[in-house]
Amino acid sequence: MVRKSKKSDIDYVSIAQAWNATHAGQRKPTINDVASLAGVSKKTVSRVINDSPSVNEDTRNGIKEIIRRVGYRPDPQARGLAFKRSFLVGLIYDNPNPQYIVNMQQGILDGLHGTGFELVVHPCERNGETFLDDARQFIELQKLYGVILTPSVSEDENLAEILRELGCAYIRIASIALDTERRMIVTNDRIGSKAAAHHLAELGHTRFALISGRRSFRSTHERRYGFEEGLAEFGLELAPSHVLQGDYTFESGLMRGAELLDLDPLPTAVFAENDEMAAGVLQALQVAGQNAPQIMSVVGYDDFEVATRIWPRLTTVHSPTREIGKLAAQRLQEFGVEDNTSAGPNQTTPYLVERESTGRPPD
Amino acid sequence: MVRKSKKSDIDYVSIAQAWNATHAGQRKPTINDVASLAGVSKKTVSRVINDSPSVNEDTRNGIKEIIRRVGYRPDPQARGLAFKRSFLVGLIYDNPNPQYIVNMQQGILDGLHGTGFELVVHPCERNGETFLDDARQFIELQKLYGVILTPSVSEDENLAEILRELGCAYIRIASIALDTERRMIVTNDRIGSKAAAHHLAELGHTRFALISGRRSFRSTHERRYGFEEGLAEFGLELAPSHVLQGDYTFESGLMRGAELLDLDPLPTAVFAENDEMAAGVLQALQVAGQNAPQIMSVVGYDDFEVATRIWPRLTTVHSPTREIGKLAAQRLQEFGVEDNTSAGPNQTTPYLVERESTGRPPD
DNA sequence: CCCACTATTGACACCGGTATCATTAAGGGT
DNA sequence: ACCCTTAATGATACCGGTGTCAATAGTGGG
Repeated sequence: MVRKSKKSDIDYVSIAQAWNATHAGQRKPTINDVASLAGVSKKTVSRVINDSPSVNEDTRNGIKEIIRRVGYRPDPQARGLAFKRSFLVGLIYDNPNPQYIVNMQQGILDGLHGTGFELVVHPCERNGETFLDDARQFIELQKLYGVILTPSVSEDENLAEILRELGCAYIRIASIALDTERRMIVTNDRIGSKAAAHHLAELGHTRFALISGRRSFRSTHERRYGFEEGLAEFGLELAPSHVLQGDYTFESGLMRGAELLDLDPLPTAVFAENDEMAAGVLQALQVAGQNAPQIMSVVGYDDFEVATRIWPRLTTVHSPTREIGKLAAQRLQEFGVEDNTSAGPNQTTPYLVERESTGRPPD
Repeated sequence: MVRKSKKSDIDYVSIAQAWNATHAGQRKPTINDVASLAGVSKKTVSRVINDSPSVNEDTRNGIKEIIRRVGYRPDPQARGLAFKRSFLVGLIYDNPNPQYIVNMQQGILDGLHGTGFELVVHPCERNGETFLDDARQFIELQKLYGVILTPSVSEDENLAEILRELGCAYIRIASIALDTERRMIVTNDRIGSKAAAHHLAELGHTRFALISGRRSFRSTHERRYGFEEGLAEFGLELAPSHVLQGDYTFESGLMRGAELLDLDPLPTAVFAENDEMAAGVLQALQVAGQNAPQIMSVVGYDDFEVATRIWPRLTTVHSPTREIGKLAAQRLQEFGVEDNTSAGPNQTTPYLVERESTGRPPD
């Protein structure tokens, strides 16, 4: 198939240099400029841009050379218009924790870096009346290439249905599998809170309390199940009376934390379903003149920065948020490819980080 | 100028309803659909979309009615292509504090909500070799409508120059004015740290220490000047030996905090140039078995969440980050308008929030 | 009643890409 | 030498909007 082509004799480098000299910095080169410089039609240049097969090797190399020399970059807007799809990835979230969002966002950007995709952030209120309409409008109008969903919007079946209907690729990040494998990143919260339970059991604790998160979040239930499972493996259990309802905010941790001291029997260890609430519990103990872990051990979940800012520093379950974001971004890009057997992992494993907020129970 | 037009007799409502019935949910209506339904050219519809004058009132109302009924929304991509400008606003930042970024982002989204603009986030490393090239590429390729710059990238003159060269609207958020009025949001850090100094002076403190931020940030110097000015107004001063160099991270606060106890004379009050470092100082004191504010008072700057998570809670200077973001987004949109005398404020004023980390000096 | 003038509108090209389908040329088989 | 197949490429329409400029139709003045 070695077909000697006259094309290879053309000096693309000089051609490009000449162009640069003439048009230096005047305007961005377009596909037409590249095409006429290369002496081909714009369609052929388009084929090269899109790595389409059936372009002669010499032609392809020459065009690539010119593209490089004149610094041509296809206009995403024009491409998107013809493609009927933009090169934007949306992050739709309703999680109120800033730390979570920044980590997630950063991870997604890691995964998107150098691919030509840009990230558009879109917070929303899942309870709002216009939630679904707004989301649909956003996705449809921007013709998003793909969407990444974090809890708890990731748990919304109606939204997923809309995305499917619009033919928009999406990745749902959630504590358990809710969709087909390629569309999920599973964070396995149950494993994480089981580790928390094991840690406390191994320290010798026997009386536990739990501060739960917002009921509408899947993680709230997963974390509780995991914790209870973990205790059960040590023959221990969590008294229903010792489960206090929080809502993942610091303030709720503060309030429930104060109530902990009134429980009978007094728990020696508390598992708060996230760090914010755990920080609230610790502050409540401080305010009451008590110290963790002397009076009771406290474990959180997330391992966000707050865990190391407070004193005692928080023993907590680390979930690799940034890695999750990166994974999500990478997997999103595999949707275009037919051969997605090469897909990376779609699970992450949380693990316990021991700090000073846990210790042996008081005698 | 009341010119009775036959147009007003046309029943646009039924026309639109008929269309809906026929095409229900099949595809998004385009400008061509609207034009043919209204019996006008697409150019006239375009005029209506863009609030262009010289469209007959009846025609305009009829077209608007149809647009509403069929749920037409102009495609931002197509519009952008013709307009040679997208409807995307970029947020370029290198500030490593997640809390700052989320607040800022949220504020910008507040200001952008309902305007049809979307936010594209773009972190970067100002020290990186490719910083300027990357930024230019991003702005040029996406044909950004406007850009919002936060410290310290907002302080980069080269970047501002590129933006001007590309004809891209931008707003710089910084502690002092660095550009024309319409392009700045000034946060007046000097005022904030002056308030911190006054607070400590009024409590009776006389020996101070300062943990400074990263030298490359303008705020680092502004906050120090403000603090010193504030002290001077009370006839007090900050010994150069008591200025410790930090870098705005918690870890640096932790390290410098430990060194505070070795200073001679021992300071009775410390001003850390941000909350993260202040939290580090407080933790260092805790670790050393000392308590704030008994041994020394600590003041921070920013009033991020960490300030209330730690114990004692941090007295700090509140800067309205979210409002700043909103302001920036709003002002950015005034760039298109010729009459920008209506521009909102371009300054914000920080203020002190007293909590438990400050008190009277020890005897 | 004619004319310059203004308000309103549309035809057509264009923004910078991609899709479809036709066309051309080279290679293989007989 | 002839026909068929495949590789390579281009002509043209099209994506959904906007800009330019010409065309049309009332309006007020002389």
